[in-house]
Amino acid sequence: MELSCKSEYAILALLEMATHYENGEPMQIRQIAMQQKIPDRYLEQLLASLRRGGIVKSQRGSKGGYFLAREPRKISIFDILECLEGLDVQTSDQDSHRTSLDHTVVTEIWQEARQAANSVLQNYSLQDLCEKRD
Amino acid sequence: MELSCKSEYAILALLEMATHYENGEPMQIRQIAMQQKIPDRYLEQLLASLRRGGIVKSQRGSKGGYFLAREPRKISIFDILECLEGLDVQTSDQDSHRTSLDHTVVTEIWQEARQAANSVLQNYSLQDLCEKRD
DNA sequence: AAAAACCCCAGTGGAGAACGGGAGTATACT
DNA sequence: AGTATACTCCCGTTCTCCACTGGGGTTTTT
Repeated sequence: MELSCKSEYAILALLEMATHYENGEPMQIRQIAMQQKIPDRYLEQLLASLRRGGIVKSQRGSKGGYFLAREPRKISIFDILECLEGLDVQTSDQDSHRTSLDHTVVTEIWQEARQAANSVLQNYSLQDLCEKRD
Repeated sequence: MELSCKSEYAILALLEMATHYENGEPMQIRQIAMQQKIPDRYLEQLLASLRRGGIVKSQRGSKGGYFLAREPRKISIFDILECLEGLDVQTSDQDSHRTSLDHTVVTEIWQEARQAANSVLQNYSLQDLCEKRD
């Protein structure tokens, strides 16, 4: 139930990129890391994940960097977490054989709770967070 | 956003205890562990936490074991998680000095999402889960 | 060609998950 | 009564995963 360090860093970084989204130029890892106080080598890995997940795009070489793959309004907080926290591992074969009824019930309740949280996170875009901040 | 192994074990164990709540006799760690397929040495530690949190009580010695401290209807899933996952560490001094606006906004959204999930979990008692199972 | 950025892979340190040994305590048996 | 037995209880140890670091290599601009 904790917001992982990983996810918080990612959201902060993307928030920074959303803020400078208008001018169209890519932002460098170090630049983001310094302003948001994030270890830059670690942020590098997170941005790589976000790139593979289609949240950001990258530009290599000098004057390169990262930029959002689409408008801040079209990136929800849920999208970000889903991309980073590994796609929810669906009930594997392993689960189905040890399916005690109890286990099933607990899982269902948890899914419901998570769905409630996800609904909230789906309704907030990077744009929304920027506006809320100002 | 994952249901920790820890919490799942605890809920399953308590569910087992709720099922046998009526006869009033304590249940042994091994008994619970075997039926719910939980590593018994680990369950021992979890039950210790639940005891300190006032969810269960224990009876030492032969014919001893654990039993619920109150009726299954009066124990919510939220109670269990709150007891195990460590009380929510309040915004420490550390946070307040690095309070970038961004950080604050992210935290607020997260709290809102968590609150949504907690509301769901507060509305389910052990009793409810037992009935849902049958 | 040199510089500035991204990119990939491999390692370190600490926290949580799981294990083991033995001490403390209550019941049961003789 | 006294000893064996069956439990909880407490301490430290191992193992695995995550946050983080480091050393290169690759691509683009100047």
